[in-house]
Amino acid sequence: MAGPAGLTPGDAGDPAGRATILDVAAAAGVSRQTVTRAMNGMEGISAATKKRVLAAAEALAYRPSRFGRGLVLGGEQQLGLIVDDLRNPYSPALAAAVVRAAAGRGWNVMLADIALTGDADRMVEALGVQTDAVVGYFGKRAPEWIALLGSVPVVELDPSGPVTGAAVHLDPGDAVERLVEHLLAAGVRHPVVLDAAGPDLPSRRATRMRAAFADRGLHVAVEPVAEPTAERAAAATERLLRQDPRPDAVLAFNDVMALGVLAACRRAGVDVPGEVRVVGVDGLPLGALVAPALTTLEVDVDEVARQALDLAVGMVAGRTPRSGADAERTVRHRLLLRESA
Amino acid sequence: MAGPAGLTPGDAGDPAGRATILDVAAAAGVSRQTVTRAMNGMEGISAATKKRVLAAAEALAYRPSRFGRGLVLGGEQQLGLIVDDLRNPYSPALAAAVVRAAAGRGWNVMLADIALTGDADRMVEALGVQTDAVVGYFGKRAPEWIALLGSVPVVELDPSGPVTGAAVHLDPGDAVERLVEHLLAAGVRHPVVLDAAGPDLPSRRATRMRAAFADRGLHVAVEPVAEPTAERAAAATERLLRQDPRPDAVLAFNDVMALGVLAACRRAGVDVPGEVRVVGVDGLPLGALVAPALTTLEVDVDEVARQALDLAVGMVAGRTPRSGADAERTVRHRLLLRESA
DNA sequence: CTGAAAGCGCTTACAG
DNA sequence: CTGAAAGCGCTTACAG
Repeated sequence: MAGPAGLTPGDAGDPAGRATILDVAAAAGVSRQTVTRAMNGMEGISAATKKRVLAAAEALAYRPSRFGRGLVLGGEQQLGLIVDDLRNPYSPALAAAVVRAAAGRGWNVMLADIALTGDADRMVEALGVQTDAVVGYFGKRAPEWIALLGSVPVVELDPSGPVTGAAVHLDPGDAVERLVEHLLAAGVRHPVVLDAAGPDLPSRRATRMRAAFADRGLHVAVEPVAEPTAERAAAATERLLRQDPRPDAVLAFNDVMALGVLAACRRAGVDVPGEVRVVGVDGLPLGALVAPALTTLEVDVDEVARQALDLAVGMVAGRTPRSGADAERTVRHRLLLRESA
Repeated sequence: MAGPAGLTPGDAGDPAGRATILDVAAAAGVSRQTVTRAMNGMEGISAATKKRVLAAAEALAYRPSRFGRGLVLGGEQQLGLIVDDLRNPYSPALAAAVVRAAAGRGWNVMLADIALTGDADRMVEALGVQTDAVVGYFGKRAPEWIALLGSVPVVELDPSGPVTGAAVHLDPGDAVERLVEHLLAAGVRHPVVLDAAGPDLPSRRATRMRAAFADRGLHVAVEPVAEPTAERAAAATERLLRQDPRPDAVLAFNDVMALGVLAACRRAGVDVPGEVRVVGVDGLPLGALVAPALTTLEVDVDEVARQALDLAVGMVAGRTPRSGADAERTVRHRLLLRESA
């Protein structure tokens, strides 16, 4: 009873690997085509045979290989999405937008989180093997990972370094200018940027904010925070509030950090926006829920998703070049003035 | 120049489909093995040949088929994860936990959102084809979708109906009892449960809460909310606050709804917990950030992920039965008393 | 350094 | 109603 056809029914945990269509055929005493018919509910098979085949399949814990089947059937288009940290609500907001945009084009989405995965390299490589295109935040290691992805078309989201291939840029330009003018008109004199510490500090976002103030003759301190979380931002804010002169505006790297700033101000009994004005970036729905409601530079995630998918689909079809001006899009931030500034 | 080998280099958008290894081999004037060597950076190929092959591949926009490759190489294990709405922070919190648990076992995770996807049926089916096991929230349509998934092992999370296969249950039992005792001791007389309207109303969660109060001789009104969002919960709360007698405790279906309740109370000038006590379910980190900090029934998402993966891996390996007592696990809620109640 | 042969697991015509 | 043959696109030995 050796060889692949010698598998005993019920021997599902067989160390030699899982059962194939041939194993089931042998166990049921039929040909492989008959197994296909039974498994896929096709016509041209007697009820008795079908039952016997299904029983054999069950006993062997048989599952058709998605590779064997995909090779014949073609399979759906598959998009890989890389986000940096799912626990920051921005990531799921973006993921939701991408899933929606992808579904509209008949694509499936496979999600990967580089912050949560232990072995990011392996994960990126695995994603490349299983998908037809990859979209996402690669951060500093973009060149490395894009190389790892090999021949898979890649769309970088808000790339921080030089662009390797296709990209969707986030442009805070106009929104930052208008924000700074708003803050100056409100009498802000000692603004601080709470930056997310990364490989390149200050971040492009912080640099952009600083430049906008500098253009109007105001110096801005940039305070790096070890992690872009609410907790870290709150701790940093506690320190800032003890400084002399005390900052009268805190611009956070993102909304989640800004929420931490708000919490710290509340605990310290500091009025927002009366004594300190607080601003975030991302435009999370959550920001409208807190008190005071958060002023922020909103990102149109639906538009980002749409542009990214458009590029990805174009590259897969061979329409869009994989790099160069035609492979780059820009989505502008929008200033959302609410209560906190 | 007809036939698969007759593809002109640069003809990437060929309507007949994408280029195969044979197309590249023909274009470069080599055998298919040589193409494999060039594409995968293997040894035993001259620099000149390699360059020529790579150029041909690029011109044809060639990408190795993941099915062909997977059939030979075996491919990684792939887990499908179904969540109900990524925009509720609970979903990404769970997803993050699952990705983490999966990575530890060398599995990849493919995420699908049944609320965001237009054609949920098609999506569930596609997920089944591409994965080795599926874990997730199926809600009311569980039997239907599990049938659609065919032979893929399925682990239901917090199933609302009768369990079809394997499942991880969430048990609020002890935590609810302790919560209700706490509320009664604090003098609560008119509690309301803000329930998420679903196919089955009241939800099991709401029923559990109501029973705990009933056991202690107190009637609880159950108020259904059309969508389990903060906005809807806030609107419902505005109405509740105008009732006579005014509720002195609001138990929300989840934390996000509880945040909406807090926001509505704040806007109405109603003190929490002084005048109204507010409770959520899920234990989102976010709840610690707002003022007052949210009291909640916490779900240990890491434990849920661990148990679900354990079941999934066991079923794929044929160790764990696909249904029955050995295929069910339970994770208990934990009462997290903070400021809001 | 390069190529001819075999085979991964499945489905789709085609014959009986 | 059932089975023998061919082929999907790739990689892994094996020969030269």
